[in-house]
Amino acid sequence: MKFSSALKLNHIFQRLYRTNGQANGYLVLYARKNRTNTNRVGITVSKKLGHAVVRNRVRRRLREVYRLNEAKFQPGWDIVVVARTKAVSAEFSRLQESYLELAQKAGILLPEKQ
RNA sequence: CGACCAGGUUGGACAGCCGCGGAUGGGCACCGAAAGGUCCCAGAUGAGGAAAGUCCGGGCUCCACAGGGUAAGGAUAACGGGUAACGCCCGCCGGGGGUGACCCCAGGACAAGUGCAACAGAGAUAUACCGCUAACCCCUCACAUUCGUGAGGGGCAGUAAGGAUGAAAAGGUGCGGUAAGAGCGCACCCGGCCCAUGGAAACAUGGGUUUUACGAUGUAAACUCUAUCCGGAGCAACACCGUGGAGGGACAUAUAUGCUGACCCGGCAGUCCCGAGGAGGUGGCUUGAUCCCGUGAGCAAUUGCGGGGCUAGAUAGAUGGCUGUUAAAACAGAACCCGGCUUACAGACCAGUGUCGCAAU
RNA sequence: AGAGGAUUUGUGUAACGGUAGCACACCGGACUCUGACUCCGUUUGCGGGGGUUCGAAUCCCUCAUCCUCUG
Repeated sequence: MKFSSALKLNHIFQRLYRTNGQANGYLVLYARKNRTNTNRVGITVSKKLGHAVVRNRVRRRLREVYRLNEAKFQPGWDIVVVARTKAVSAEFSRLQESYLELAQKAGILLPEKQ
């Protein structure tokens, strides 16, 4: 990961939750500019989704989606992704699709090269 | 062959690409006086039998008491052993269940005291409703008509055998006994108590139970009593470092400067030192009542001795994604560490001088 | 990580170890031309499993779910 790190501070999470997120059936995505030229990505998987093994799998898959598609993102954003219940049983490709769709809506992707 | 019973081991594999934590080693690129830090490269190795629930027991750390006792509160409960300890484990006894292998049991004391036992039933821990009954007293009737005899009713008494009940009715069965009855007496049985034998003990077996009265329902997962044990909190414990800001002290104190203010008065602003400490960081953090093999002791749990191994230490929390082959593939993710218990769980494998049934020999 | 509490009908809540009530809702009936209000009546329940007891919503153990608190 070239220009990204994990978002760990609770107060930044709180700040992002107050912004308007993008959502679909699987995920909710919050994004906000920070002042650096790196991205900080946080993942929220609540206890409602299941026990620890299920939550870990969802979290690892979401991290993997970002890792594989990092090149498509603009730098300089704080991003928080919240998993919803349907994300537990979703296929990896569906997860990736909806992640990118939300990122597109939030306008944090690089313009596609023609 | 079928149906079971009890125990143990294991808990997907292989290949390719991309990726994560990381002991350690290297590059000496950058910062620094140094210690060290940042970056890059390589990289041993990297979740469980339950890591879970947090139900018990310890270690460790801090606080309290630093001696002993009592009370309160809590826990445990046949007996013997194991263990660091336990509410755990092993063995054994007693009780219950099963044709059996075998399984289950909080399994001390209601004969210290107190409470409770609905409904039903005469009566629930003591009673007398119905009943049964000799003597005595009274009344009525019949016979006789001198005493009286018989029947019925009532009173005064005796009794608890029988009686719709109930989980439970003052040991059970039989014989005697009596007006009727009753452990009132006898025989046998059950339980209690005493003695003997066996056993380490719980306990088992056998015998006795004379005299005034050995026979006292159940319930303590009701209060209670007896015996034994327990100080409290938890790694977010605790120790160390700690920018800024704030506190205290010392120095400086000028008609100066800046800010506040229209202006004056007034207030604030400097440097150094000090001990607490929020954010954050570092340690605690993994070699331990450890695991494996052999051998001795023991019925076993367990343990003595010898040899060998090191097998996660993260800190929003590392094991993932995709593809292929095989496969029906479960429950499930360490967070200070151990010993247990409980709960969840697909499949595979191992062994049983195991049990029952059927068939054959 | 640790601590405390709760679970009773569709909802909210009671009940010394012995018939599980109450209010609202639902349904049926009465009243009304119809509906509402009112009145009468019915239905529906102790989170799951095991134990103690003659008998358990209640006592004990265990599991599940939910809520709250400490940091």
